[in-house]
Amino acid sequence: MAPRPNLSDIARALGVSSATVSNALSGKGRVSAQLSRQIAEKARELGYVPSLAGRALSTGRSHVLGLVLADIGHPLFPQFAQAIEQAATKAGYGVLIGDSRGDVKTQTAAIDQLIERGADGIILVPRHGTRIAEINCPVAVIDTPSTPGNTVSADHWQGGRLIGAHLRDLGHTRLAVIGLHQDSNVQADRIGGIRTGFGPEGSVRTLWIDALEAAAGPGCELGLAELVRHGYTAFAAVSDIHALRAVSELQRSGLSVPVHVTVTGFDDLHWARSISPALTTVRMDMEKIARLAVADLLLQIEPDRSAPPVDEATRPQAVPMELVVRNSSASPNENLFPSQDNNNNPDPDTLPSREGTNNA
Amino acid sequence: MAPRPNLSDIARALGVSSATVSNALSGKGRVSAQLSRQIAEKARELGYVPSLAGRALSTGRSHVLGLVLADIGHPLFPQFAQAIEQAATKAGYGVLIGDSRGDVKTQTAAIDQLIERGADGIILVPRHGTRIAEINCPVAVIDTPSTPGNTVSADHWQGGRLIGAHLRDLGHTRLAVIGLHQDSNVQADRIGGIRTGFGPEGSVRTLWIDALEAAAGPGCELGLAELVRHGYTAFAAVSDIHALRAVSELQRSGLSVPVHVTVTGFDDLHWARSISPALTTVRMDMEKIARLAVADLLLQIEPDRSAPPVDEATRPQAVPMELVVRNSSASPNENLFPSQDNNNNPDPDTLPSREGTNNA
DNA sequence: CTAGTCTGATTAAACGCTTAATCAGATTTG
DNA sequence: CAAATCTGATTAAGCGTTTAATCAGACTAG
Repeated sequence: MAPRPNLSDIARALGVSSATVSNALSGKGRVSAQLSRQIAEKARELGYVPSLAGRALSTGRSHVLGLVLADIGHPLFPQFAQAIEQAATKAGYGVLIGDSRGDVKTQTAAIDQLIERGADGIILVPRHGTRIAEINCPVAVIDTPSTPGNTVSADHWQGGRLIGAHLRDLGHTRLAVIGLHQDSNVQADRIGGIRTGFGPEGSVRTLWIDALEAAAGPGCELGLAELVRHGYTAFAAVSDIHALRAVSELQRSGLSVPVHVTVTGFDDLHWARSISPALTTVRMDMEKIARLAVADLLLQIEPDRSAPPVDEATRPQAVPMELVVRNSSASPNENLFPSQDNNNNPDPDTLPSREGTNNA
Repeated sequence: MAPRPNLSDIARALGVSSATVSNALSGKGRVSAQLSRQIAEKARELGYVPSLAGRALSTGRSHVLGLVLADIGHPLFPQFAQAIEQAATKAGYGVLIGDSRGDVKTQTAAIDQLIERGADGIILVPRHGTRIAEINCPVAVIDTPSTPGNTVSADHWQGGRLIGAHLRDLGHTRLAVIGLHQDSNVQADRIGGIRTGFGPEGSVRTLWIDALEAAAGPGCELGLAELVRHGYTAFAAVSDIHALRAVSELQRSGLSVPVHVTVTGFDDLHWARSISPALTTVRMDMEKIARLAVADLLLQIEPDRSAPPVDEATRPQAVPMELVVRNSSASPNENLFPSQDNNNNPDPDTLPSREGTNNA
């Protein structure tokens, strides 16, 4: 394969200096319109592609962003990666991935690695309870609004409120919230929101899977049927994963969702619409979050970027979540929506509100 | 923030030439052990980190690999990304992601983009039916062994055989395979394997979701209950996603899995163990695939890499898949394994074979 | 007509690293 | 003891780009 042509190749071919070529292509210096056109044409003809390495060395900017996730294995990661990649590409940046495998030390190592690789900035989705290390490079943190140092994120609290209000409006009065562990800002916000949205009249208790599993082993029963016997009619999980687990356990106990008991999730994972019953959940606006995170980073990296895509004043740190009502939630003790009305409506998501029809 | 020290900073501090420092740190030229130690120490003291940009410009290698996936949104992506990232990191390479959003043109664009960004090689997980574009840079293709140009991949055919044999051993004689569309090499291999493993005695038919949806709209019923009435006792989906859909549809029809009918999936997606019934499926060895893919790439990039991690002769193009028997499969017309034995055994995956107990 | 301004280009240095070529001095060899 | 070899370092060029400084010529202004 022929070595890629460089600036001087173009320059030589046209009998000009390479600086002129550089100026012409970047539109920076003073080059006559005529010559500029010739250069552009020659560049295309030779199949010129600028060397990012050369440019990086010269400018000190690599035009690469690092993406560090607490756990790449997280089922939400694809959405994240896709959204970030898209936003970054649009801004002319590449995305380098780093994986912290859930470990705090590894996370720092991953960040350092990305910096060494020349990342101009880092987008960090930290592990629960992780303090953001002091990094001497632009960082955008996507965690939850209540985390100090958070740059932008979904409004988990408001998402929780959505769920809580939805359940209250359906007529539930006793609610059990299912969380994984206590030291997660995201989960704390979600649960706080759920309680708030559910209102002071309702009775709410929280189950921590971690604690239960510590006692009874991983994958153990959560004792949900027992709670149902005690009058709990609704289970709000802080993640679709746990909601799925709850649904399975309840169904094994002979309880029907949503006829006997309501279950809701969080995140609208890929399969949430496919399971039976389709999961009522709450979704974040990944695209917007990614766009804002990247925009914030770019603002830090190149403060003189012509038109700041987002006005700093109006920029919301917390991106609202959206309630997605499906078939796993219904009013208690009513035989509405048995499982067969599932999946037949063309796109249930476009009608996010179903409470009215329930209470009518 | 202080500008990062470079080679000459170290050199100046020690009164030697920067070339010596370079040699000492890379262990290449001739440097006395004593000076070498001094340099290493000084480097640590100053917090020296080599500039990848400078090195890249000088050597022509960026030490970055590009990872292009047909669709980043695919639920298997996290596993891929994690495995590749790990293998690459171990070899001293970074991973730049590209997303082709399922589109062939976008895929080519994404590859070009990565090359321009200086990727030394590309790991490509192509979209079904995509012909691998002629790329003038090292590529490792992860698709399926029957694809020409495939570098390494799971042995989808063999995985299919495992499923087919499993179902036959359970005693099923009428099997419906559920695929998405015909022009996917991976699916074709999996289905071929299933048929082979199921044996010539059994009767097999294939359902194409794409075709059904083209007629009846997306998300439509697949008519599985009808097939059950015609004597089909087992459904083998080419992906856990479709298996999940099948399970839901069957359950809505009042059929119990696995009591009335058996369903199997493919890929062992994250949630496959959590749903009810836990899905019998087949899993690929991502780590090994990633390792082999990266190793192959490195061999292309730097042919003189000291000890080739994998012997070319013994290197298997097709990495065996592993059958994971869970609770969605059972012998037909036997009331074995009703749904409550789910999830109570600590780790059912460690006992991949359950046929014996069934037939006893 | 000369000094000043503008335009369109060139020169040259710099970014941080690698590496082939060179070199001085010490050591070995015939 | 002179010649060849070996050792441990230096010099200098080069990778491809950007950019400040410079410069020649054409034009404007006083």
